Amino acid sequence: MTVRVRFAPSPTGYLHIGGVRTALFNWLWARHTKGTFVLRIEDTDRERSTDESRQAIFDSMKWLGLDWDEGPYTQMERLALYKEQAERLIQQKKAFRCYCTKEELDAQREALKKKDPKAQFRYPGTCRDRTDQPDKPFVVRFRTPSEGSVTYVDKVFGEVTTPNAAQQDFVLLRSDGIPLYNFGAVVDDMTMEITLVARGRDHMVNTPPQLMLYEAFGAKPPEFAHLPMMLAQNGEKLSKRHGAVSVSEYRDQGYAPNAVLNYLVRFGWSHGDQEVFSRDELIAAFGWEACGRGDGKFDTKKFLAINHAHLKEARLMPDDEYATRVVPFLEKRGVAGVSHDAAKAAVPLIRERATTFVDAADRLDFVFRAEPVMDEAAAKKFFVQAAAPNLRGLAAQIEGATTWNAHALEERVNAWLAERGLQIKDVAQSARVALTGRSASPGLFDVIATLGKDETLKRLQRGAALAEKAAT
RNA sequence: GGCCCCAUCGUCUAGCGGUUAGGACAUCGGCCUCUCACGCCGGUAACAUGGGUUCGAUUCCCAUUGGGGUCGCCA
Repeated sequence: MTVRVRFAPSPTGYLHIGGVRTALFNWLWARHTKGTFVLRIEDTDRERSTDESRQAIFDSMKWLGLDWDEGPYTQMERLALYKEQAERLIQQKKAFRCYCTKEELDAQREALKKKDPKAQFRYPGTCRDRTDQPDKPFVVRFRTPSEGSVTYVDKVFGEVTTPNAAQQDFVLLRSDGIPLYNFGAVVDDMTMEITLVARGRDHMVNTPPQLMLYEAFGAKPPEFAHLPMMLAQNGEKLSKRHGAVSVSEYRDQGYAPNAVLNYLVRFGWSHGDQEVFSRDELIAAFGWEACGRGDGKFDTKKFLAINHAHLKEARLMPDDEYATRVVPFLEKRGVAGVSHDAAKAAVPLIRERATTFVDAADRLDFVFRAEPVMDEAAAKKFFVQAAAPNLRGLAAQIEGATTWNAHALEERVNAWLAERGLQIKDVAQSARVALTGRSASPGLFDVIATLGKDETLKRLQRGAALAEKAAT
């Protein structure tokens, strides 16, 4: 049987990083098994669902490269189906119309609680066995057995048993005919022939009622895999107040899509000692047996480190892709008109240094500006009068260079330094500030090689002039 | 409170009866070095507690403690 999995977010906000993890595990399983990944939008909450969120989900999924094979299906376009299936259950007496109002039920529950505080929370209404059909609004409820229990084998947690006494006559259809989560999900998963449902552990309690529905429909249920919770550092549910939680924020902070997936997959899943994975390695290695059960805490530092690891390796982030991704970040900081090729040529300068694309753009800034933005403190420290002749001398060496690569330049300059009884230390910092505007930069000769002869000379002369003007 | 689930360094985790309890991030030293990084070497740091089972438990079982999920005409 071919694997069919799904991701079914509700469009009630940006795509949450926790949601991405759910999507990722499903997607990986689909790709690993050469199965089908279905995208379904569960938009039955009319108050909170918006088209913008729907679009944000699509955008984020695409940015992450979590491509779907089927869908997006939309629940609000399938209302007739839910109604039909609910009717079927009513006919079979597996569900019933309930005319109780919320207020009535609340009052009855209160009364029951007063009598016995330990009373199980079950449907207190009286519509279960009524045969009339008054002309009043009604919801459709499932006739939940009070005896027995439901057992299933979770792909991650193993055997889970829940007594039916803990369940109530849950609502299938609201009075406006819109399905509630459990019903909509089951009807859809059933008709879409989903073979495995992977979702957050917060959904574990929904599994028994859903299993009851499958049984009522006489349908074979899918397998279930629940994922441990991803919590904030302080153990609370991960939310905005703990920092960035939406995918788009990480995109804007300069994270690489594959790094995001890499960090998230290691949350609740492991593959020996391997920490860094390419997309293909993930697909090949993924499996439920290696999933852990304990909840975890989101760690921003590790996330950053994983991103750094991806940006560092050309295997994971080729020069071409790096250039494409970093150019918009250069533009965002006012460095416009950088060609793809120029960016690509400069990428090696910052490979091992930049932790994000924001960081990369910052470190590359000097390459693409007519004049580097000068760090005044660095200029003051290194543009002293004694530095001027060294800068002029270095410029002369660069000017006379015939072989244009970092290694040859370094050899040439070293020969000159030796002749003058100088060391690279004696000129490096003032040259660095002249060339990059900063006291920290990529290697001097790599910078020179990348800037080119004309630009290098211009900047060295400018630095020398500033040094000469410095107070003694 | 009922029901369900979980428990190895600060964090993510490896371990599937016998290990000096391993790796990664973070952290602290050191090396390398034109700065910043990278890289390399090394240090600190964990099996929640109590009972069993066993020749032997981090590992299996049970309690306790702690944490989490959920109890809607939200998803």
